[in-house]
Amino acid sequence: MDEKYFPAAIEKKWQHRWQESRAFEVKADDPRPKFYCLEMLPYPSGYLHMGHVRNYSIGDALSWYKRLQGFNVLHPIGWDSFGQPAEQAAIKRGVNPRDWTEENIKHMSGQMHRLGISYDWSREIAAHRPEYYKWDQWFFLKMLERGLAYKKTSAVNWCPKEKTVLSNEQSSGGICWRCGTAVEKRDLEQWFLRITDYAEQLVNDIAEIEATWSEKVLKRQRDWVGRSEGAYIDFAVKENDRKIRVFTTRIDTIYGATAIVLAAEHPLLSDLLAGSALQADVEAFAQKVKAARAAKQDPTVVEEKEGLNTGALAVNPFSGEHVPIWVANYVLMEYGTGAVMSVPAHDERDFEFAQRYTLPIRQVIAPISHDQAQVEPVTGAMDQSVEMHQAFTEYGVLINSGDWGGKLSGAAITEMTEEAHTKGFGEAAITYRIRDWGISRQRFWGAPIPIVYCDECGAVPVPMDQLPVVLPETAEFTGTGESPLKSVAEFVNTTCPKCQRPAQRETDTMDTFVDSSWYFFRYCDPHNHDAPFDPQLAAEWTPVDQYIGGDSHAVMHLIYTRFWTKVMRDLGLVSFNEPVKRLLTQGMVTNQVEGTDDWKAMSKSLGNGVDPDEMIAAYGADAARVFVLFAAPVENELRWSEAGVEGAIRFLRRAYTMVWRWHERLSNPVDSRQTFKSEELSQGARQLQRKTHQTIARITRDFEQLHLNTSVAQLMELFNALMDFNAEPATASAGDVSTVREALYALVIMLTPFSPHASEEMWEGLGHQGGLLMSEARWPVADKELAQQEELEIPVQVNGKLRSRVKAALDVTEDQLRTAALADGKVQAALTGREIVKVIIVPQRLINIVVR
RNA sequence: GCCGGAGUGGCGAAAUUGGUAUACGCACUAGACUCAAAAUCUAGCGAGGUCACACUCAUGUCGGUUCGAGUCCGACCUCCGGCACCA
Repeated sequence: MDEKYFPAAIEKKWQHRWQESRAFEVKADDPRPKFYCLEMLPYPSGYLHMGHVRNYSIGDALSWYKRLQGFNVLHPIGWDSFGQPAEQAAIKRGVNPRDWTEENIKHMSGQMHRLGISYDWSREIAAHRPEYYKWDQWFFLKMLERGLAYKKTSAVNWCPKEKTVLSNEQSSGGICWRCGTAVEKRDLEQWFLRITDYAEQLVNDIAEIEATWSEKVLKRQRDWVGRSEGAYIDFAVKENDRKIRVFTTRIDTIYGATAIVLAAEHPLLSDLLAGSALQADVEAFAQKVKAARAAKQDPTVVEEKEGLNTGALAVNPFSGEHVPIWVANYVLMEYGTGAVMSVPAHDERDFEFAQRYTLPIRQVIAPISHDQAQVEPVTGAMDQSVEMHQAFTEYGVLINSGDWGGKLSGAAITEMTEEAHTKGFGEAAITYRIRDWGISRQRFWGAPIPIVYCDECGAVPVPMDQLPVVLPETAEFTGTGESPLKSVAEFVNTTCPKCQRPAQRETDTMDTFVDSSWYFFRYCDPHNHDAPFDPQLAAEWTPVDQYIGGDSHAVMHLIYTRFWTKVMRDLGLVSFNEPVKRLLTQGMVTNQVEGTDDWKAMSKSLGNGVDPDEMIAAYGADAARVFVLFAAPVENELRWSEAGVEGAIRFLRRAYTMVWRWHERLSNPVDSRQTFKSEELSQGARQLQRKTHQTIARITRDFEQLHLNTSVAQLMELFNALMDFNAEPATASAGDVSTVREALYALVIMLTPFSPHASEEMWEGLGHQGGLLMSEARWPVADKELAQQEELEIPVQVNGKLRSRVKAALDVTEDQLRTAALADGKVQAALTGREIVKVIIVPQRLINIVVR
């Protein structure tokens, strides 16, 4: 140990030692309890940014905490290394995506080492290496076998800038998740995964993680799955044997249906119109709607409702009434059945549509008055259209609804659905907003989809024993929107696995979210050649105990990985429903944009980025990490402050100096290991001892909740208490030395999750050999009695206002307290001329004297 | 528009979940050291008030419950996120 704190030297020294001793490599066959701490794997863009630093600092703090508590901690890292930027680099600068990616990985793992993150590097994985993506292909074939993967032509989301397809999740809000460009619709043949088969489970299993995932994330997942309970109802088409099935959540409003409205793409449309004079008009209209939708620029704009009467009529199965069939732009083919019953009186959209085309608006639900739960008086001839200024969309009581009149909405919904079922014109139904996951990408830099197209046999899966289908070394990167693989003849041309005749390979590659859907299972068994992972090994480590990442993946990655886990469960690979026990979505790291008052996420274009390497060079990794964890609660936005980092290094330096002052005395074997009863200690020592144990208790509690900022604050307080104690190493009594030892040990060990290098150095300075993990360093345990105050200071209030404080022994009785409080001078002053109504005593806490 | 989350010093924040509001840090001010500055150390630091106390006011606003409210309830205001005609 040197006299001065030189982070650069200390950090290098310990990073080297950790690497040499393989300090963070773990095995599953270890008697200690296991803990799996996982951070979202990064895309190897080339450089770590502060968001990464924050992410890994949080995960590393928790890993060290658990490790020091005696857990066998799996803390792995890998690379989400397929994807767009590598291909862009190839298109723009002609570099090979593989070389570019490997370079970036090399640089970024260097940065991670310089940050001193305690990863088990023996388990490192990278998605772009064949030994990894072989298993993406294996999973795809398994899903194909089970009917969970299929191919279809459909209108897919197309990003015109990136020139590729996007999944629904990736084009949420109508904009590309990567570049923010408005997406278009294109008809393409694509491979899909049947995530909709798991829609129900994706909602129901939320119950298992409700307590440990943030409400923010769960809400977005629920919304994304979009479960909706209602009923299908068949409306017969008049003078035609066809039926139109609609989905509704409000069957209780069916007597108010004044039209049936179809989506422009509805398959029945051409049938309905066959031979009709309107056929050409309606088809032109449908084309116009589709074109408008495809070309839509601003996805947030809701277009004005437009429609056209087809001239055909449908029969309301409840009332027998004939209603016109319309086509309109506001009905979506993708949701429900692509047809709705239009109830203008009780649906805002139908109301707007009816107003525009002067369709009748018929009220069939009346509000319930709140005090009496009774129907408000309905006057006049309600079976006629009445004047309404807006739709009444709440539940109420049925009116103008034949025999159903007078029923409450809730009961009517149940009973009318039953009736529809009994009579055979409908049934209860649940629909979902979530769509199947389109995974085909017109890209080179991804896992090839293992399919061969044969003129004779059609789409043939590549046999398992021929995996992996390996990407060629390179291709021609033109950026045209077609997969570059199409131009690689050696790749495309193959033979049919079934009939051995010449055939062509699928040239689309998989969405990179496939790679990240199961990667953390691979960490459990990263070198397995025969399977994605050994289920036994996975069972040892998974589910993940704590997952940490940004909330930008609240829908995409986290819903895919939940789906993938359920599929793996059905394949017999795992035995649970949910892959992640606890999820933390960390806040953004922001910095002030120069010349403004705005704090925005760090970015190159805004010029407010901070380079982690520069911070490490200037202050050391430890100080940077302490600042990042101290400055804000983990889930809050973190505002970057160089002054804050300086504060962090100041604290580390002071702690280091304190250890330096004591290290000789504490390494001295003469008075090492002596223990004292607290009554043998000086008053100052007793105070320090109390602070030590209070701090241990509070930090331990805080760590369980990941309240890392307050943990650092507690450590600073403990340090301040050591300063206040102010004993001289040369002259201190054995009791004082023993107390200081306990406090310093606690300080150094509890500082480890935040500044591991400095802690290692200080721990060694205190006379321990072999590093924290090899010596007897253990997370300290608080002694409740030692943490207990000897004397209480009880605040005294008069009418809820603080007037004084009285000292009292721990075992003081209520009577004694009351007497002491009433005898207090300040209290008496506040009581003069008043009458005491009562005295409230909260044991150990407070006295409140109520006066009049 | 609908749905979530949040409003506490100059700033980041804390408050044992209804019981001493502002811990810890940043910034700032003064002092020590220095020829001087930086660094370091010491002290101060919500507002008003006072020589100093006392005292009064203060957790977005207004009201309520309670002996007691940053915390619970109601209404409103502001900011930040998410969703986009989902029948």
